[in-house]
Amino acid sequence: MRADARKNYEHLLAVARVVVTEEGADASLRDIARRAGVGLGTMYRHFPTRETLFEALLRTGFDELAANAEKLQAADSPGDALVSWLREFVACAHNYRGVIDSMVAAIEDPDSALHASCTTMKAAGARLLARAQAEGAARTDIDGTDLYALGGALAWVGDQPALSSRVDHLFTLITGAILTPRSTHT
Amino acid sequence: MRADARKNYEHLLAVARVVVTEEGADASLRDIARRAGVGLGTMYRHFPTRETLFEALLRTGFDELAANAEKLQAADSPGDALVSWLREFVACAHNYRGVIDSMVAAIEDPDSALHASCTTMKAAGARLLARAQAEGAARTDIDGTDLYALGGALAWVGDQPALSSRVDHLFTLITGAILTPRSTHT
DNA sequence: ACCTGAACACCGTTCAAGT
DNA sequence: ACCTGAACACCGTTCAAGT
Repeated sequence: MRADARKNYEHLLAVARVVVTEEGADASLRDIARRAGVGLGTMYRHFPTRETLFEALLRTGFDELAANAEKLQAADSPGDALVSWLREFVACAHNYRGVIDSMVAAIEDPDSALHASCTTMKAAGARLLARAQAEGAARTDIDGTDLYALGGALAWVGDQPALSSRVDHLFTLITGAILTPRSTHT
Repeated sequence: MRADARKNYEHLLAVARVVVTEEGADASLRDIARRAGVGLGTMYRHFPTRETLFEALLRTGFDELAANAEKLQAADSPGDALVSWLREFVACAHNYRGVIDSMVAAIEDPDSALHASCTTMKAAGARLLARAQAEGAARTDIDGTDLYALGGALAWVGDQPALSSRVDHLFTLITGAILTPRSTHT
């Protein structure tokens, strides 16, 4: 990439970080280009798709999440490890209001720029879940897709101004339901 | 209301039902007016706001839900009554993809056309929850807002094509977590 | 009373023309 | 190679003009 192009790319990304934080996932791409002082075509050249932009914005969080999953795979308590990963997943998605929808849709859309990242993340969560299940720490009637759905649902709750104050509380409720082995039911 | 106006209103509503079912909550109002063969101003006269349209679309479901809540208030098992109401709530919201966001935002926005309906619904759910709690059938560390949030989260899951197949399963998981009294924890 | 559609200010996306 | 901005087809919202 040419030096000027790289500079444009970085600047667009920095501006997008601000605008998407403010306006959420349906922020105006035109507005981002404008505020970056760059032609509209440049925006589309670097980020041909809205998902491409999200992927770049979420890149850091995704990588951290993957690295952390690796570490947690060897943690003492597989139950705690699972909960800790899910918390980070929710926080990562909640970073930009509304992106969770794209992160979910990407799972079934191989053409999405988010497909690879999200599939990897889902697999990492599934591995942590499987280990917890193998050690009897998590209920065995759910799989990686259910886990991803629950994390997504919590991120969605966090995105709603009227509900966001409850997200920690409901996180505890839901992880409690995941961790409680079925053998302790009444 | 004049006869011709009433006719336009009914027709717009019928067309909107089709279009919003197809396209979801962010369907084009212009397109609805066009497909109804009506001027754009007529659309705005009858439904000055997107929420006004949603309110009319959801009216029937809301009324049924309210009537059902009344009946369930006297049901034998307050736990089953709560679960049954929540299931109907989720189904009602899931009727039109994406409306759940407006139904949630309306709770804190007195100016929304959905405010009255949604506040009433939330209160009905809260009453059923309170009865279940009083009889020891539901955990006591959640309130009506938490219940509304959980129902909303499930409706959101149902709205995502990649996740909708899990909504029944996750409904069971979540209602299980609501109903399990804390006294049975390990 | 009610309806119409032009007008305005936006948007996403593409692409010929420039450097 | 890369950038620009006009052009196109949309959108929500308002409002003067019609019946």
